[in-house]
Amino acid sequence: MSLRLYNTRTRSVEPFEPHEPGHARIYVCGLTPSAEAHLGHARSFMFFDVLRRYLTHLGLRVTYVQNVTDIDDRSIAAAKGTNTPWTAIVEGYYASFKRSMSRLGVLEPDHEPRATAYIAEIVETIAALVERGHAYAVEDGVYFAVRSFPRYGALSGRNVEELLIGARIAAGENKHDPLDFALWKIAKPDEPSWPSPWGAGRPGWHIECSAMSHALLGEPLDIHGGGFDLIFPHHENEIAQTESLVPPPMANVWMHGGLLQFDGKKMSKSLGNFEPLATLLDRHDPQAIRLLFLQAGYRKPLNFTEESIAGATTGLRRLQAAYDAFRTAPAAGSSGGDVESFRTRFFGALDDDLNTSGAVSVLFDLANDAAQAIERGAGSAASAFFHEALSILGISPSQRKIVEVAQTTTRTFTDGGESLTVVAPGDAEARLPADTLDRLRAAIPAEHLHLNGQTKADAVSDVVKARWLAKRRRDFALADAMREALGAIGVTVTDRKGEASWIVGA
RNA sequence: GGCGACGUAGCCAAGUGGUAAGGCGGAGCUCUGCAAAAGCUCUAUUCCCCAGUUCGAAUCUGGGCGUCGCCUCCA
Repeated sequence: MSLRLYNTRTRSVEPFEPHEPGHARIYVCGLTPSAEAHLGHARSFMFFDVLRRYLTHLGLRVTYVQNVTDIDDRSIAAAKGTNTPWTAIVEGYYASFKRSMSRLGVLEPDHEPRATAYIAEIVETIAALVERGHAYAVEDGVYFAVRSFPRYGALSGRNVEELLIGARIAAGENKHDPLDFALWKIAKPDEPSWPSPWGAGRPGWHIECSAMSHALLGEPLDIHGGGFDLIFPHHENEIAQTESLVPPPMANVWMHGGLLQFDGKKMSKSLGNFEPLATLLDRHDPQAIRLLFLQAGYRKPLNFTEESIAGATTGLRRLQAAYDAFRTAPAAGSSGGDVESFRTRFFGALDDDLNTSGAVSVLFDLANDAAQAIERGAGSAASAFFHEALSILGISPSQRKIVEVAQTTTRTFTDGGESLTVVAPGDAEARLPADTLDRLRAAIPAEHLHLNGQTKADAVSDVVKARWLAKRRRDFALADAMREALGAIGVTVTDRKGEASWIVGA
């Protein structure tokens, strides 16, 4: 296999070889739905989506597990003081997250295990750790004894002595060592709980991943992934738990996606400084967000700004236009040879630790060469390549177009044997200003204004039709005046042969 | 304080020893009455600074400056 991936565990790029030939087993740390998902989550899961798609493209069977930590301190805190049960809060946020992932074209995981559905496995794992002397039960719960695991800190490059500085035991915790972390937390009154040999309680953060990855995939995992911020302590603790029970390594390759910044600032749950993903996706084309993320290296931090998403939106349109041109190119000619060099570069980039930025640049190169490629008869070869490449990247150029078409209304006018189709946005009526009719009447001479439609949107289409007639008379001064009048109420008109479309806004 | 990442054009960004991908923006031209779209062309003698290694460095080494992240919940 020619794919090479960066491995956090070894800090180097290595050839990827699945433990079980032909089958890649991936575990990615998913969401803790105690708040709305944000764009940083989107970046992370979108990257692993591309990884999945590429491994599949390479002919591997991929089993992709992405857990849901559906019980933790935050979700309990979120429910406190409300009449809503914590489960409803968690499921609400998770459903919202799933909707957003779907809009972003992220494939569904093969398994999305919830921690609360694996309490038995979690308890069993903790019991085994206690039995082997890696964990101990005290009054408030069960803790993992970090000192019992000599390799602690290997993944994140820390050592126990340094970690000790600044570490402290919080009030109410009875752990023996400040570095120890909770495997099981005994429930306080009114807290959700499950029975266990140590008392009713809930799992600590980290243990659910050890238990569920073991149950669903076993060790070693081929790839264990998550965001950069999970390296410590989450993944370090997972390793300590799992490798205290099974032979190392827990995972052959550890992959971590770079964090997203929003207008130069870090996003985090504690700061609460982010726009929910769901509303952000209303303002921006999910496909453009995908392209934006793919144009940067997955391991590097990326700063999201209005300017950068605007640029990606424009770039996406160009890729779409090129793909459309290839698809509709005459089938004649079979010169697909020169597309091969683009293919080679594209897959070479992906093989190099998923260099999607380099891969995307190849598509732009081919798009820039579209006119000539079609002339050389390479249109269908280029179309096939584009289709293949875009599906690996998870970009579906046709998707938006279909949505747009579904949301438009058309009216056709005929005059002297010629016809004009006026394409208008489906939501135009609501978006047009209230005084649309008055302003059109004021701006356009009455003899040219025949408003037959019943609605504001119909009236605009009537003006577009009148403008078409004026153009055919070569009365450009009038035609331009009409476009100006439309512009004044926020309508932009675009002429094509036999068709004119208008939208509200730019 | 400890650990780590990064610093490439107006903005975003790839490239980690062989002479600066790509996107956005900008400029000019072609084509359309104009506009939009499309097409053509141009847009970093240079990669934070200084020193060094080398025939050769954005890429390696050392020093400096700056930005950010982790060390506490986080994708």
